[in-house]
Amino acid sequence: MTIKQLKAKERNLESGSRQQILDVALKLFAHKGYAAATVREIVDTVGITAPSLYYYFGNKEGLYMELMQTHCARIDQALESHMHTSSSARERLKDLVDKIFLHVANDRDFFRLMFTVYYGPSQGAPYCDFLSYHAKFHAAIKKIIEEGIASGEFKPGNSGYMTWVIRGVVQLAMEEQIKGDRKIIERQTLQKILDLILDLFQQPNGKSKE
Amino acid sequence: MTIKQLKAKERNLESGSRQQILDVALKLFAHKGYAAATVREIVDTVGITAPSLYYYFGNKEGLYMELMQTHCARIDQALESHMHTSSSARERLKDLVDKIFLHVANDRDFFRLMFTVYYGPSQGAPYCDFLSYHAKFHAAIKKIIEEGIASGEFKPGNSGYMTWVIRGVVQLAMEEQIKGDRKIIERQTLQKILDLILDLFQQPNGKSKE
DNA sequence: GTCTATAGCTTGATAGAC
DNA sequence: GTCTATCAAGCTATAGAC
Repeated sequence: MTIKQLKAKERNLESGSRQQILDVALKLFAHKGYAAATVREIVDTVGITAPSLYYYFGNKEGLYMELMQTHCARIDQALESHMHTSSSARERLKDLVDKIFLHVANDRDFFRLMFTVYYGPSQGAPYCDFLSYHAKFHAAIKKIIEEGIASGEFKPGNSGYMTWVIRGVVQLAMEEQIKGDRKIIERQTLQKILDLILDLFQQPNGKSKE
Repeated sequence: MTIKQLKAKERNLESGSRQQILDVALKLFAHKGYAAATVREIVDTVGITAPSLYYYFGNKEGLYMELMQTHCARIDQALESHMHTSSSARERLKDLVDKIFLHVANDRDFFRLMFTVYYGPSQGAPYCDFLSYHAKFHAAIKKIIEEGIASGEFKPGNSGYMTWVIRGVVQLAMEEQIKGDRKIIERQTLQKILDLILDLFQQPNGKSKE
């Protein structure tokens, strides 16, 4: 116990306690859930005591909320700056999906937490509006598909259904990424599956791949 | 409190306490998570006291495990008896998906629990092998697709990728079903999206729908 | 089988010294 | 800012009467 705390104390010199609490809390919330991740375990892992945590964040909810706000802001950033190329609908779709996929891969613990809070039981965690991010992503895909149909790049069809097809494989890829035991669908595989779908959506007279 | 318990006691006459504990526990585990659903809340909701629960199930883990075993056995049943028609690959695929979808719709709380334990943090819940069910379902879809390709019903292609596409929309449909605020993808919608995908997989000379 | 009563522990949170 | 020491409340679980 004392040895562990000494080692942790050394690390404290590198980055501030405040940031370390955030890092450790995210990992524990993501892997054990909001209810099962205890304040004690968080502070023990960091190598500090409980009052420090309460000094910075007020209470457990405050810590959780700050984590949510920080990482949600990053998603907003990623989703808003997603279209600066005026290339084909196919390329824009693949770019958007790739960007989101990389974002999830680089912030696995947060997305793990987000997914389980969104789809799963609240566990007493404070409410957080994740629905809007799902909606934004869904709408962005649908818009590109509709533009692709309008320009004649894709065959005419129910753009709503086509959107679900795309979102389905992206969702699976994200979830497998989040589960993390082993990445079954990785970046290139997702792109290849996307190519397969888009080949099927494409007008017969269009070029097949690039 | 006393009024509530009296009302609950009346209900106890209809079905045994043991079954009522199982019903209530499933609902609470699914909506609050294993850690956040307390023994107290379970027994209070049923209208009994804690020792009765421990009499039947030993401890909280025992209650959880019995729930898992019962409902997992039903999945096995549903997955094993899924192909008695020797119709087209398209029809077999649609049948399989429809059967699973109905199964999820009829046992929403269990699947909600299953999904969140599988994809999310363990919350201290005892381990349960859900991976095998995902694998079985995945393999069943893949097998039908490969048979469809072999018989010439589907275009040749990477059956692995095609399987992910199908599983993607089914996964989304299940998750939207489980979330439950509102069913975005319902039974017929899923079948229509499946038709869209299968139209794309189908050989050009084959019939389009039926 | 079901209860009352309670043990024994862990939780989130705080008062007050330094 | 960070600690020691501690609290009240909540948790799982049990002993023992009926």
